[in-house]
Amino acid sequence: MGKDNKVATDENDKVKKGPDFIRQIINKDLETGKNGTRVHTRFPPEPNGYLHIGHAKSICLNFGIAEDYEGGLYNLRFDDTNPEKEDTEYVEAIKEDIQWLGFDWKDRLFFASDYFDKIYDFALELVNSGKAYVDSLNAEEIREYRGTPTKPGKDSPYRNRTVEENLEMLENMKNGKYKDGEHILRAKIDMAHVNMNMRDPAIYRIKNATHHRTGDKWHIYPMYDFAHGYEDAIEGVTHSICTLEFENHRPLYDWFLDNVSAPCHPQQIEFARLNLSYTVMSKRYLLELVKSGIVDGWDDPRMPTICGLRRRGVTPTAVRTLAREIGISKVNSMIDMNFFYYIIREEMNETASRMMAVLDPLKVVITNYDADTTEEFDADNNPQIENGGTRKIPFSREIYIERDDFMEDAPKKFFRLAPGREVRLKHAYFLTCNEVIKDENGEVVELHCSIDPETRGGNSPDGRKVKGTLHWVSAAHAVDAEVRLYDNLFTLEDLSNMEEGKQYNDYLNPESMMILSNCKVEPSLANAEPGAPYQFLRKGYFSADSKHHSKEKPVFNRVVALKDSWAKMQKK
RNA sequence: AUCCCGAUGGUGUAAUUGGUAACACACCAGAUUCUGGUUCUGGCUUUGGGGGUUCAAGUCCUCCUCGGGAUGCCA
Repeated sequence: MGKDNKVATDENDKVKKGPDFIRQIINKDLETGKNGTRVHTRFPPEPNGYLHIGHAKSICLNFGIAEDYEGGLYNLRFDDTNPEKEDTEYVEAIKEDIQWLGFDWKDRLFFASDYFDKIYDFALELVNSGKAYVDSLNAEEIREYRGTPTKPGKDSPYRNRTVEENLEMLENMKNGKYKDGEHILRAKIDMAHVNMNMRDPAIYRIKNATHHRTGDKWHIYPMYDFAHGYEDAIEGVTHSICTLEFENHRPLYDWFLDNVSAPCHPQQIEFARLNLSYTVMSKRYLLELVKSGIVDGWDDPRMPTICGLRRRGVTPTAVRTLAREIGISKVNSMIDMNFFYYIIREEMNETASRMMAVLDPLKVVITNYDADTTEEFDADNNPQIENGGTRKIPFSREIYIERDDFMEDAPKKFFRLAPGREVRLKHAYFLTCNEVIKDENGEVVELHCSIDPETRGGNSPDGRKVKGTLHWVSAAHAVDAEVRLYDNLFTLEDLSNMEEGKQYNDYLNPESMMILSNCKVEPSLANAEPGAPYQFLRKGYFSADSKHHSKEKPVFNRVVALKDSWAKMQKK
């Protein structure tokens, strides 16, 4: 089966996708020798939040490109230019997430704050050449002076300060002689420029704040547009890949590089960020979900954060496969969450150990089976793997089956257990339901069934067939477990498309987490390690929860359900 | 409103860069199966609109329409 797959893949390779538009640019640069033979990228997170799957797309792109080219290099650089928002706590979390994804930046871990001196020198260059000035307008005035997209701005009255005066004031800004917002260093470009970003953008703002790495050394901090190109140039980055919203900033990126003695001029290239249906990617929403307690922290298994996915049981391979399969373009698009689920299933089908786990147990007493007997059956660990091996599973008089595998008034198309009907207990016997026991409320509490001893192992000597095969677990041997079923966090596919007057939390999915605390599972599952993939037969892929699972009290997260064509049929 | 970017099926991405639209998902139908899983077979649907260049246009030009971004001392 796996072999057939390989052949098909090889055939597909002949018609495989061409390089994406960014790799095409790089190929061309390599041909023309623009950067010699170098390909050098970077991922520049701001340490002010946790990484999510959208970042993963960017990481896979940036780092993946460098890996694709011989001699290619990639940097991890923390863009820590705003001390008020950033914290070293995030630095470690981000590093851990990127490592988990399988990338190794080796000795190329950098911090923008390490370049503060060099960046300041670039500012001095601009001041000295008359291309930057200290403005003393306040924030509101600056906004007014900027004009609008249709109306040109006007020059600040401070625009023509002398180089000497600018130099002196900048020095004072740097040394903390002023209060926050009192002055600001601006580039002198063009207050009437059609691109608002070019209307004398801010270079340094005064922030008398303690930086998580430079402490109190600085009282001014560089703006993103001003600093970013220099950070890239200092590191010798060749291709500076960022998301679409920076497209309008590219002229500025280039301007800052062109007007000082930068060591090189990296090329900024923009691509469309990832949107996934039924979830949110914005830092603000994610933070609110955590702070309001709607989710159980950044690593809640419903969160699209890397740590959330990890805790849920999603593998790094699945994330990287997704990043590769969705491609890369400049079109804003929405990836169907089901596509991600498909990728996860495809991988786990190959890797997950099959296990018996009954999530909603219904007791079955096998009336013709001896109460003191226990026998063992061989069960496949993974039928997808040729020599996947088997394990022993115990069988006894009382077992549990899934409650919805029984139906009292079953339609013809229902292939599972019903009064008088025969099914197969996976790996064990054919089973017929003889009697339904109910409580005073009429609820089914127990089934009395009988097995056909001739069908031991799961096949009948007379060749008769059964339509359904059920998973089960021996009551005497089962371990109690908690299982958490997850679904999309939101009921709205595209959260940027909310009805008027509605908030994102009006669309929270009340069934995003269903905790089943009365599950019965195979004994060996108590020893499960978080991250190890399991398939609970006929139910889905699961993984032990890294936060709550213990041998004494097993807790499993559902990564993704199995396809269920019976459920689909019922919906119709 | 002005500027920038974009537009290929239900979704995402391709198309040897001007050579006659493909791959995957989804969906539908059937087969196989000790998981209603997997696998297999078949089906479905596509170049936003108008003009132009050309033997030939998804690709080039032009106008229009629609969508996204830009009016932080955030990144």
